Amino acid sequence: MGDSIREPIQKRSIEKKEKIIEYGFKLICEKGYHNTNTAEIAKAAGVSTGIIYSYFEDKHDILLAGIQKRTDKLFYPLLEDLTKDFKSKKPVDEILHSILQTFVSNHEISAVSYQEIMALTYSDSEIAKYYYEREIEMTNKLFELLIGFNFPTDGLKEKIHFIIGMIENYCHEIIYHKHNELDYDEYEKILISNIRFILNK
Amino acid sequence: MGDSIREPIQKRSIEKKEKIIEYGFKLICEKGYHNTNTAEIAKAAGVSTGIIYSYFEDKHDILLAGIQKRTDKLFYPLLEDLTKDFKSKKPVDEILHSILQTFVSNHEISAVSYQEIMALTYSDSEIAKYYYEREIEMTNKLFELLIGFNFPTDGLKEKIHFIIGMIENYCHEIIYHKHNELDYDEYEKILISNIRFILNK
Amino acid sequence: MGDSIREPIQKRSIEKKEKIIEYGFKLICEKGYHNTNTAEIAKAAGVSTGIIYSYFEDKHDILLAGIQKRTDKLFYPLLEDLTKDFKSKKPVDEILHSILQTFVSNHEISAVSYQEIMALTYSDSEIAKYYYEREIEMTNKLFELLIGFNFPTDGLKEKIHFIIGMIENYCHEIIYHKHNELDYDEYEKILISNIRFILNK
Amino acid sequence: MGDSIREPIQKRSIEKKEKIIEYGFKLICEKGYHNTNTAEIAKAAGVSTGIIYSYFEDKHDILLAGIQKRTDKLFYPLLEDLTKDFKSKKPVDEILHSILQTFVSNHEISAVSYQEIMALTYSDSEIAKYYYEREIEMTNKLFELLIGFNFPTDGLKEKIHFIIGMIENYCHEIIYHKHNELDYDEYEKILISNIRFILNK
DNA sequence: TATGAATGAGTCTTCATTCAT
DNA sequence: AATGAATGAAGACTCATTCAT
Repeated sequence: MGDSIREPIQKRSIEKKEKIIEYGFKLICEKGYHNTNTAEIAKAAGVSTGIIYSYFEDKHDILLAGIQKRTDKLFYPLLEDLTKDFKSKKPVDEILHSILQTFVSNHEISAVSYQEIMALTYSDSEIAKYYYEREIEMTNKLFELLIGFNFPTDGLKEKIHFIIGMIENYCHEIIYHKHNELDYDEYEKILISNIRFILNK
Repeated sequence: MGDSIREPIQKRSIEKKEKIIEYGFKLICEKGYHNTNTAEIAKAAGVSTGIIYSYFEDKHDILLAGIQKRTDKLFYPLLEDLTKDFKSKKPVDEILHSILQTFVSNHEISAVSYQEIMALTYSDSEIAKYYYEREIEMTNKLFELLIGFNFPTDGLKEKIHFIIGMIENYCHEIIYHKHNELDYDEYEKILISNIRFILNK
Repeated sequence: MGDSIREPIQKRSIEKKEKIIEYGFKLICEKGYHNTNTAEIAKAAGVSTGIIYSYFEDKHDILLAGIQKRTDKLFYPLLEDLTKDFKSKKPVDEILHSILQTFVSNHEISAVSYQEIMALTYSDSEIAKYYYEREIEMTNKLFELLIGFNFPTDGLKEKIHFIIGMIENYCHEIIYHKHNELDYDEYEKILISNIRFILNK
Repeated sequence: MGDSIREPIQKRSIEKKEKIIEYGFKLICEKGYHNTNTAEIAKAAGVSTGIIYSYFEDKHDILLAGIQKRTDKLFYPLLEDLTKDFKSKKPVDEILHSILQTFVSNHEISAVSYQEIMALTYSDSEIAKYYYEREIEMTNKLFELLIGFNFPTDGLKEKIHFIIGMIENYCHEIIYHKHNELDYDEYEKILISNIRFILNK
């Protein structure tokens, strides 16, 4: 109570906080939030359990930091790649294909943990807002990029949002719910032709 | 060990089991699985904690029963409605519109709990199998119905699966992540024209 | 509270009570008192759990009844056999040998449960008294029988008691703690020659 | 799972673990294992319930530690005393008498709990093995000591084992089942003369 | 008499968080 | 700043016993 959370200033302390986020989030992703206890996190991060509460409000806080860190690591490079790709007039199909690749290959969260983590995330207004903002940011960036092309602009924001949804859906399908009886190359084709359809309408 | 789970036979007992599922699942949906304890469930259902373990293996089992019950309640009527609508040559747009309505108006699970419940669900092989089977069932039913129309049949299973994904996505968007700055009538139009596009391709 | 324990009068009721004792005690002997619950006992005896409390004060009471029943079944025939054997001038070695046989072959209580049952038995003053009385009875009977022979009579009661202890010890050794490295024929010989030594001293 | 049992290193922690064993075992001996709960043990030891599970696997583990500690405390000094007494050619009668004294005066376990504890002990393979090994150790030590004297050596292991059994029997008689009508000085004399008889045979 | 569904107190155990060192 | 031992509230589950039918 008397002691509030301190933002580490010294280099060693910063590293320590980073380690907690890194290894803590890793464990949570692998085993699930409720199946990972603070003792394990501390051990994995090579620190004491006590010190965690110097850098984080509580256990939930570690998850939040992990989510943000990971999202930032994926999100901003993606935005930049997109911008570059669009500027260089790379074919839309290729752009899409590489986006899908990036997404799919970066999902280190275990299938089981994924939903649980999302749950805990959504229950936190701060992080919900954070996600909301990233989504707007992405939508706006794509809006701006697509304006440059000759696509019809009516309902463009909605179109973009819809497309993002389809992409996310595709990725989750691939990563978490793969049906053995389905042909996923065919699936990707449907996705891409759909995106083109929407944009050209 | 000595006591195994009993299937209630008498009317009053069946009602009791139903009450546990109903109120237990309700509580879990509102507050989350991990934030609802067995004492609360018992109290809400108007029974003692002990009796819960006569009808359910454990706490998890209550959630499972709730999910199954609710899904069956939504799923099978939906299948029937679809069949009827298709048979009566109702316009596809109208069919789709009413499906969306049904879905959206039946999501009583709180946004926060939804993900957590899905998490617990996916971690349970029995219920994962249950969902998987419902999905196949739905895909097959739609396949059969659509065959009757003059749609191209190549990759039809994949198309149907993709469409189901889009519909689910739409519903979750409406229910859990509504963005105030978007026009959801427009959004629905995109969805429907997309579905038509896929089917006709 | 209002209802007290009733002594069954009708034939069917008596049989029911007997069944509870028989199968309840059997289960307890096999699995241990704390690992056997009343539901199991009722099921094994083919009665309802409720009826148990018409015939027995509580669970403990079933064990007590079982112990008494079993002891009586072993004890009184043994006394009679002894009397007959002594009267017919059967050699002491033979008498002893057959006693040992009888004891050992009648221990249906599992090794693990034995101690636990004894524990619960000793904690009950009624049954402790019961055992105490049986022991006195046995001692007196043997006293009376041995007087007929030409054994020295000083300290005879103590001698008899000591001998009984040795016999019990032997039996428990054989039944519960058999050491593979020991020769138990040799062991029995020691016992018998010891008994003769004591009696002749 | 994450937290494993830790062996205390610091002096204060060791003391704490010792206190749990001491007071926990004491309580269990007085009230019985099943009638003593972890909260009571913690309270008696002056610690929190949680810390118990840092030092012990579970409640059973406390009992085990208590038994081992107590046995070691009695067993090894006894072995040493025996050796010393034999070496100093102390008369056998005196040796025996002092052994009996030691045994009897060290039984702090309540009569009621004794059997229950033994029951739990026998059901645990680890501790059963422990007891078995102590018994072998004692038999071997006595074998070795008695070889030095001029006793016949045939069946010596069996003889020793038999004698140990008689001594234990005597002690339990004195401690747990004392019969008021018997003369226990006489009883001890029988025991001692019996031992001499066996050894000289 | 008999049933067996229902009760609810009691128990072990876990773990986020605190605090003495 | 750091440690990790200690705390103790909370929770799932069991089972002897009761009671409505």
